[in-house]
Amino acid sequence: MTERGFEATLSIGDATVTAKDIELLRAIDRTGSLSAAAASLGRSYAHLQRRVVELESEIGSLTTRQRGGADGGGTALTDRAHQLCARFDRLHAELTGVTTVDESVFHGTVTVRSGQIGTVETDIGPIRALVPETERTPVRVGVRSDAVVLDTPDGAANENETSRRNSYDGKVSSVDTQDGIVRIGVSINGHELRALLTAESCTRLDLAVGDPVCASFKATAARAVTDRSTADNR
Amino acid sequence: MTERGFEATLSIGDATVTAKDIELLRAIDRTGSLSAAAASLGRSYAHLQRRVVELESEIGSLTTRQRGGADGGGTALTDRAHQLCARFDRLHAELTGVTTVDESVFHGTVTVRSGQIGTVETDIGPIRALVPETERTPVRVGVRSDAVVLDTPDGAANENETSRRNSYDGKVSSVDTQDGIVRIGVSINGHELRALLTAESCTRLDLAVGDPVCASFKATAARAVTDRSTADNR
DNA sequence: CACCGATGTATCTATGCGGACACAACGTCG
DNA sequence: CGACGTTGTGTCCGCATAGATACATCGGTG
Repeated sequence: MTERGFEATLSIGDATVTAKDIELLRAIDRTGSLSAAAASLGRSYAHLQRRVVELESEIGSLTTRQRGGADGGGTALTDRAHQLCARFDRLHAELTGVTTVDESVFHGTVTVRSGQIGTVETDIGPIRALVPETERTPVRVGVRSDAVVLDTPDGAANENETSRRNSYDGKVSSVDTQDGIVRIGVSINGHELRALLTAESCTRLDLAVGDPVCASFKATAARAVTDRSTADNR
Repeated sequence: MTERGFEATLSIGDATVTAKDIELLRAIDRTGSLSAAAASLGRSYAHLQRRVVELESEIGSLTTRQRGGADGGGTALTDRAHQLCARFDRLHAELTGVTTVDESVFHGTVTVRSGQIGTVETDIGPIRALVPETERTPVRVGVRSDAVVLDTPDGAANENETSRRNSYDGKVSSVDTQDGIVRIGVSINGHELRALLTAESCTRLDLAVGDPVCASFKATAARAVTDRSTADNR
């Protein structure tokens, strides 16, 4: 089976901070010295020291290093370094979300465009989606399952009162609960749209296979990519 | 300024396909031969050929290579290779979404947990969010702006009829239109939640600075990360 | 049957990354 | 003032990546 992965990076100017660098900073924070961090990571001191100097020359102070003294000295992280780690963690978490959550794909052609937003005619009907300028018809539209909202058919909000631009009526085709999270398949015009719900929401809506539901998602959560292939995917 | 980036990968078994490999396959598809692809990419033929063989030995047939013949032979991609490219494109598009879209962050502590879902007490109130087992209080909760739905205060759907678990009343604090897409800042209890809307939705809801709105998002679209830092971020 | 243009394959080399190691510098403490 | 545990620096080596080159192979075509 094919698995989606990534490597996160943070760029500051022309410097690029990778997961390795963050790991390095964390080790320094944990141990209080470069040499102990090197030992803890099983890497050479020389390399760590050089990398720290290189990073600091590119993106400014990250550590306060001190040599000599009662304890022989040591290295501590600056606030800037802590912030960097925090930012990296958030990015990593978000990207992990993307690779974890599954996605529904619909083929179609772009009919209307205004700026970055376009309307794509698909098998389940028109989808308002984010269509970058560079993408060309035919396209595939991807919808993240964690962006799909389910409502009871009659409970769907008035179109003039919400910012959700895509709404489709369908039937629940599959329910798969796991660890407080429920994956739901919604069959719309013979095609499946997948949604991710909390178990609580699922019981609250009282969803079961065969029930009618209204699935909706924001245009900004749907993304179109040019469809280069002739064959189907997955 | 610091920019978020990534490198996408697809793993099949123990093989990992990178952007470079996809570029390679695309060049083969475009030119019809390994040697022409190598020239087109400005890389050595030997390396390309080796990489193709390596990839195929790990993940199965990707090309039909033929030598001899009127044209001397050539190389074409199999459907499997096309599918691989398509999958990669989708992943790339989604990840790009993450790094492009901005995110609101709230600090808080986890109070209730059931499976992967937890309740985080924050400055804007309780947030139901995805809290991986490994994450510990205190946490920071990140909410992608493209997952935030805005409604008119009175138009918000009945809580029993929707799968959105987080809903907050606030006031529009900023509106920034660009290229058919509107970034909106919503002030909730003195803290800002950012939302991404289509220009159309924005005019439909008739949003302007100072207007009251109801902002909501799904629990599965909010992610918590342990808050290691003492300092604030960004 | 030689030619051509492509694919296979082997070998050599340049480059960069990172570990290993040696040694200097530093500042407090006994 | 010497010991100690750090940081700072330079040099060497092993390894992996990838270009350069050379040569064999294949199969139509003139």
